Amino acid sequence: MAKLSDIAEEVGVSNKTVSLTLRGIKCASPEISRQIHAVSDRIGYVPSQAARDMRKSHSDFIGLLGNMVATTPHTVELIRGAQDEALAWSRRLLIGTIDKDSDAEREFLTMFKAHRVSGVVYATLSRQRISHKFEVPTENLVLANCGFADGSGRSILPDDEGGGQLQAAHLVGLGHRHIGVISLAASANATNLRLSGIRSVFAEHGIELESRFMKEGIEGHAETESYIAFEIAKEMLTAPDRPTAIICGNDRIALLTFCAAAELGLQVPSDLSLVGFDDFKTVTEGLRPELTTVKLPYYEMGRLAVQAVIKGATDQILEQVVPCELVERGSCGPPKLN
Amino acid sequence: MAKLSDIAEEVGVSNKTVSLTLRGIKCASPEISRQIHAVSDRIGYVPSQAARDMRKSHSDFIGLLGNMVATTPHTVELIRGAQDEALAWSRRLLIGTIDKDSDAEREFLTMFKAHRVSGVVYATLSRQRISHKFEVPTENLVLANCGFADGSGRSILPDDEGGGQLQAAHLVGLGHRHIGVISLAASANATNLRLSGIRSVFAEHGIELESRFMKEGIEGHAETESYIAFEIAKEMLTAPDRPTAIICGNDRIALLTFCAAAELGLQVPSDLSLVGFDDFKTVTEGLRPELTTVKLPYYEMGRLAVQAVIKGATDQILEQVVPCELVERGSCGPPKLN
DNA sequence: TATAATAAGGTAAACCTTTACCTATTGAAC
DNA sequence: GTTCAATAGGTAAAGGTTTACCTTATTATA
Repeated sequence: MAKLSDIAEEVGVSNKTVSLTLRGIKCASPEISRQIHAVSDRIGYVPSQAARDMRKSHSDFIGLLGNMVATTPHTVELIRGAQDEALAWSRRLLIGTIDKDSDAEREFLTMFKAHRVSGVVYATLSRQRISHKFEVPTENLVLANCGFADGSGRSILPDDEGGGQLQAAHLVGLGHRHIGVISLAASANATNLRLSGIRSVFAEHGIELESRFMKEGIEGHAETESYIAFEIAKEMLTAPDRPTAIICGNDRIALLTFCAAAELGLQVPSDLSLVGFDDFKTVTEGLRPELTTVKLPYYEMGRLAVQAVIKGATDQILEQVVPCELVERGSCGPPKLN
Repeated sequence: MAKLSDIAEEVGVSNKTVSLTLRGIKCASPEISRQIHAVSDRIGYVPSQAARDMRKSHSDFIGLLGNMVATTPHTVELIRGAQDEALAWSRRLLIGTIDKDSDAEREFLTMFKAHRVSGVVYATLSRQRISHKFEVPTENLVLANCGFADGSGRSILPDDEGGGQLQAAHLVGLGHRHIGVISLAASANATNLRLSGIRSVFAEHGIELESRFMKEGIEGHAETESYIAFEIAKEMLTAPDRPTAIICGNDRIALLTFCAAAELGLQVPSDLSLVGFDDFKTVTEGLRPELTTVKLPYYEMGRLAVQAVIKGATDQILEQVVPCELVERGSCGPPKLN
């Protein structure tokens, strides 16, 4: 493979001149400079990253370790955000994805260390508290969508409470006063935050949240979780004095609720308004009517996590909260007047 | 950062002895060996990959360039497959994702080259023919889910024709004789292949595919594509002598068809059987009843693409076809007897 | 005109690991 | 007692880039 000294030799200058010139640092006469570029282009020279990294004793890599289930596209959003930010700072991303807390985690962290990464982003797909310690000591670590249970470390977290507020405020704004909630599993970290957001909006408008209209749509958790939202929704929608709108813990719950409504002959949004969470496009844009939802800022979290790694631990901000965004589509409307 | 010679110095041996010992090559006496490991563990030594790569003049990296839309989880499946295979061969993956054929492609390929990757996998999310040439010459290139328009190069492709056969055979096996098709856009490469699979099964059983029950569910393509399956399905399902089952070009079309059926008061599967394509879990497992579909082998394609890169261009196989798999869930049943 | 500053370039070490090629000692086989 | 082979280890170069520190020639300034 072509190397720097090949060019130096052909043009008849020193390595230094070639090195500086190719990096755009003025150093040679216009004529020499032209020749260097010409030869470089002709032989398709690309400097060896290994040699560069070695010389500098560190690399431009940032490690991205994703503990990610392969059933949602959010992973890709987060990676894209991280990548875009990394590229903007001329950094590269070293990506590892793992399924569980297996050996793979240690292996990837060791690999990151071997590459002398300047920092590591550890991302999880669902908001969680991490209690295990990393086996490989990792400096300049930023957690995305998760945080250490003891509150230490730097984290980028979505504003789940604000997201809940958005869901509730949208429905309240349309005139709904009788609203049901089918949430994520109570064990999920996001659940209480969102609920608290919903409650704060309800309280502001004097709306009561009846416990019979506030259920979990998921049973068990992590490995064993299963969706029961379909049955829950049918129950809720056949109850006397049923809600005119339902706030869902995620888009999948919304989809199941949609199915339940369809089976009961209820039209969305005229008979029932539905608001989801996640903005999982295949569902939100795949339904008819399309689903109004609150978008989780995965792209932004990826971006900010990398940014935090690059800026280093100098800033005092330990926890950065990223706002969610309401995406209005067709699944919400004013309640029918009885 | 700790280096090899730190250990050598402390134990009082040469670099060579440490290097070989840590790599598990017998070379030192048991006592020396023990000491080396002890010191290494204590200081948390991890060899510099840059120095290794430089010494060997090539890296263990394989580049994975994904031209991937961030709306499906298949990307992650493909990456996981690629990663698992890479790890099994002690290779690492250098991942880049791009949205369009932009500058990013050139940048990533240059980066791959800078890292002296041993090969590159170029993956697209929907099966396509690539006509553009890569600006950065890339040796040992394997295409996943795509192929060069001129038939050159090595490719890993899904068996779309076989997938179409699986869809059709399943419905025919259940007794359906009156089957509709809502396909992908005709411009998509997979469309004709799947259709040809469907036709071959139909022909075998003397089933006619009426053109009024064979429509595209997507209009336009790539950037401008939009789903019209909802309207198409409603039309098809309200036509006289409507089909008892519909074969869908993907799970999203199946979802829209499901919505259309629901709106018309048709129950799945008793009134209408539905088979999708992709196995997009949030849809297939999110619907009630769950969706029977044909699973695209993204994990396997990722695995095989990396395997092909590792094995090098020695084998004569230019195009490797990976079978699809029927995943039976609840959306298909025998046709109602009229 | 002498001096300082700038431009245009060179030299060689450093970054860390691996490995080809040695040396020395021990034990066994003849 | 010599020779061979194996064991345990060392030495130093190579791999490609960057950069601190020089040198020389040219131009500008006092």
